[in-house]
Amino acid sequence: MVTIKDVAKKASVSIATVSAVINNNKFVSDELKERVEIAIKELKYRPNKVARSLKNKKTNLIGVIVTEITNPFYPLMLKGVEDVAKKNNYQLIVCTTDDDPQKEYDLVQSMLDYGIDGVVLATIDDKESKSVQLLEQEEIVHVLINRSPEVYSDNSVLIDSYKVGEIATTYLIDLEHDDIAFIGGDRLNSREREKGFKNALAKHGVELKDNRIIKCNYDAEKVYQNVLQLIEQDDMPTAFFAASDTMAFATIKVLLDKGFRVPQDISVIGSDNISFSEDFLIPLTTVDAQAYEMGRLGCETLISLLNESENNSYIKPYLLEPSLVVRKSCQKKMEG
Amino acid sequence: MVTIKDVAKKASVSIATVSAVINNNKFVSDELKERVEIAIKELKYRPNKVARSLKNKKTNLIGVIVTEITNPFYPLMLKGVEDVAKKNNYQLIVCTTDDDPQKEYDLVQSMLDYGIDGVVLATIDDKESKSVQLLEQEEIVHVLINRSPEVYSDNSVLIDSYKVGEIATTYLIDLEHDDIAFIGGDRLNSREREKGFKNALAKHGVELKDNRIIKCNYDAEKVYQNVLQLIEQDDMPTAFFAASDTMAFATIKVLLDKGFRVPQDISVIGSDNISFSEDFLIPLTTVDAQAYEMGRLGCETLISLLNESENNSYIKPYLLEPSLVVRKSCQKKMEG
DNA sequence: CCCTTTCAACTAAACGTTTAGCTAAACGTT
DNA sequence: AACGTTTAGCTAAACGTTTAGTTGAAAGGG
Repeated sequence: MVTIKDVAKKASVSIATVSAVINNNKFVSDELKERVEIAIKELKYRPNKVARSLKNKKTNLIGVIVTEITNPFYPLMLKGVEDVAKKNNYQLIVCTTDDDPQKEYDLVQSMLDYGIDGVVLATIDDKESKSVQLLEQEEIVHVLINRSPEVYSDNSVLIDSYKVGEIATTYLIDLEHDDIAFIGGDRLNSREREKGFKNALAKHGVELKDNRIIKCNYDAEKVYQNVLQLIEQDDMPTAFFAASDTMAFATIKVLLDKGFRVPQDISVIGSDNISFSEDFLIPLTTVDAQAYEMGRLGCETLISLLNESENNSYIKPYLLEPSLVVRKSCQKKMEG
Repeated sequence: MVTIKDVAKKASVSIATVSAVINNNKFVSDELKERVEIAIKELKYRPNKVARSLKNKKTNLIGVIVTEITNPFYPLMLKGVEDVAKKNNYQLIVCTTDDDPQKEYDLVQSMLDYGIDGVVLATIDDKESKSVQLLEQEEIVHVLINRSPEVYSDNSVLIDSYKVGEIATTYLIDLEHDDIAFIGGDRLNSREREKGFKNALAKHGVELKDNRIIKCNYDAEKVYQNVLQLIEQDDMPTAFFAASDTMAFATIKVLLDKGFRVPQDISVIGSDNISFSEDFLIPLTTVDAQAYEMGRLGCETLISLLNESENNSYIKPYLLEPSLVVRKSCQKKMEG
């Protein structure tokens, strides 16, 4: 390995001078500067980031923690994070939690050990997230995207899930549906979508039948079972609103399996707009949750926080606007 | 930040003793060991990996370079890599190249700067890859997965793409198709699939018509245009074999758009078996290219290479077996 | 011509570890 | 009792940087 020492020797200058040239942060005469630059080239010297990190307490590493990587929603978000990280000369340490708070906590710990400069957390939304507490107490710059603990609001980039619920539900109501079921989970994003759903129903005077709130926690198998149960009881709503596209997929699959036509017999609207909903068996009507944009903005605010350093700064939470994406899984309610 | 010094002071021992306790690599009397452990707990000390890396020249960081992250093939591979990395206490630095050799080279350089211990490269297959050369010359342990430069064979985990071509084509021939088109690109994986395709045709005495090799380089738009051209010339094969699922998707979409039925009028088989092919508009029949397994095995061999350290060792290339996945995009050729 | 100021370039300490090599206590042998 | 051997635990150097503080030559002022 060629070190700064070798360069210094070759250029017949001191280590400090080489450092000054590399970092361009002190005046160095043209003559020496040139000698140093030549030496660097000839030796193919590249500064050792590990040593530099040790001295500077800055690794230029950003930790990114996502729930899953096989659900296309997250890769899209990751892409957003990566694009801005790359532009700012950060590298990403990426890992997944499978939505397990303990794993998440351990990962945050591990990242701290690696000396990451900041972290983009796209995962848990527990009432009081241990991970977030840890980050706070260790004073590690962080921004939460997609989800956040209920109490937490600073430095986060979220989708306005309440509005997602409203938009989807209102769309269904506009299509004259009057018996709509909600398929969701426990997480904040889902709870908010549920609130938006209920509110839109109330606002338009649409009744919410008894067993129309179905909690499946993003588990496709559960969705399948729950909808199947409805089918077997012969108690079907005319439309479903799912709090995620993957749950909408699962819903459509049971319906199709059991001989219903989507959207002719039953409409289904999702939310998220993952890349694949466009090409799903039935192209999915859904509400776009801006995964890429959350990643992009999330990383951007992280980096601006990182740059202000001591400013101890607060950036107001972003709440992104969802938007309706009409495709083919919904249609006007049939007569009778 | 609490350092090893603080622990040493608190436990009234030397730094060296604390280090010995942490690393458990020297005998320390039970008494001192306990004192040290208590101090560590009370101070919540965690060793600084950056410092450790500097001394040890080992970061416990693995670089992973993939082409894209929004194509579900790669996340699946990543998942394989991550699962074994996690188990072995490595963290992953992940980035994407968009299939640009220059970007890839720069990324490899960057990762070297970060001191990664090894890299899993899942990307380019140039005749002579600068990136691979760089890794070789810097003596960084690396394994190539999914693709490799033509000349390169060591330490790689590849899918047997020739066989992919054979399997897909033979399946189509078994369905009595006698005019089959191939949709592919320039990359080795595609070239091998093409060879397998041609060989299977020859072996079964099926004629290959003139304009039946369509090069689209994984670009959905190009696929669309090329197939469209065929349609407009009214010169249609009875089946398509695409060298990737995404190209198969694009093919199916034009066909559907132009009023063909898949598979009733025309059969399409893909290759890769990305997660979504199962739920595509027409559930895609395809040949599984074992993305997860390549990632898993790739990382596993990387880590075993890392552990042997000085052994300068060579691990024979893995060539994974592809397997046919029958779904709904192919059927027996219609009479006439 | 001497004294002060300026500043390019240098020396050395520091970042938080690991580890080679040393010290001295404890023990066994004769 | 004297000596050698063993070894628990220590000291200090090293990893490759950055940077505070120092040096000394040149420039400027009186």
